[in-house]
Amino acid sequence: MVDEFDRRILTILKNDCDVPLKEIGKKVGLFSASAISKRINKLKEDGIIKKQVALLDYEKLNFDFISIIFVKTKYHKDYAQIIGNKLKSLPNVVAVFFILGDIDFVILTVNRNRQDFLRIMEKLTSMDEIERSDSRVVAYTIKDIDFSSIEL
Amino acid sequence: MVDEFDRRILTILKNDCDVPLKEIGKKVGLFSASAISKRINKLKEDGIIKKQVALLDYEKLNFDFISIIFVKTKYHKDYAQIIGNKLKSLPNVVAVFFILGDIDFVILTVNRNRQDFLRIMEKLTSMDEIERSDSRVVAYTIKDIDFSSIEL
DNA sequence: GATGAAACACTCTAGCA
DNA sequence: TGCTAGAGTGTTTCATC
Repeated sequence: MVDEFDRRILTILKNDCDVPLKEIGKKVGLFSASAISKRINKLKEDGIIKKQVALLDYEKLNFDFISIIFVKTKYHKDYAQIIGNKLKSLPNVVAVFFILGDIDFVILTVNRNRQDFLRIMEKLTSMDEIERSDSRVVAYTIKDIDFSSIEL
Repeated sequence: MVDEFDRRILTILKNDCDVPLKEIGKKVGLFSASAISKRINKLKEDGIIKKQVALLDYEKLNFDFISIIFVKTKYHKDYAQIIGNKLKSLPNVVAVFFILGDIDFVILTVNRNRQDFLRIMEKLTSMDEIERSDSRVVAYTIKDIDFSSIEL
């Protein structure tokens, strides 16, 4: 379904989706732009390419309150989806993972300031499915979201 | 430096960077494509737009071993940058955050399988600056990396 | 600093071999 | 898949507001 050419195309696009089709062709060894075009559109249809987005420097935009929240819930695994859906619709939430262990959810949030952050915490603490939440301020973003090192 | 128009442009681009300039113009209320073009290029120069990338569905590409690693180091804060640099160059690492509290670093990794994951853990355990690491398998990705809910 | 127009090169894509 | 033709897109320049 996804062959070696597709993988090479994806490797380029996940780092930079503004590369001309012609140039992609050269790099992957498929020299017609139309062939690349058709493959990319197929990958979008199949949902393998989910989106093409601009990654922003949120610190430069004065989002200085990045935090990671660890959530422990009252109920067991079956509630993962239900509680998960509530968590992911909280404001300023970038990612939510359900993990196994003493912590149930890990949430990444990007906030402009403490007030924004407290807005999340207020909603979080009002959810009675939640037993306990630990929120940690990110002191340094050592590596921002970046999939370039992933080898397909 | 970044005005309301820029913020509106960024709001569009962080969700979809493939929107024609003309259409962006209509949406933000700046009706010439050339004005939008100049602003976007300025935002790139300033590093506010870091990259334009394709977001992929890694689960569909059989990356079934997503994990979050909590790292506690032996040394104090000053080592954050040094150890951080080592951590971010580990294979298959998507993000690294230095946080305050009992855990020092949170690492997000995306792996195809257990072997790939163990490759990271091997390198991690061989670093003597690290006191302890807890790795958690992601059971469900409730919300994958997505900045669309962030209000600029 | 924005607009609209014009000109140009570049880019994408549909149809067909 | 490759080729080609036509439509669409981004960028620059200009006069004007």
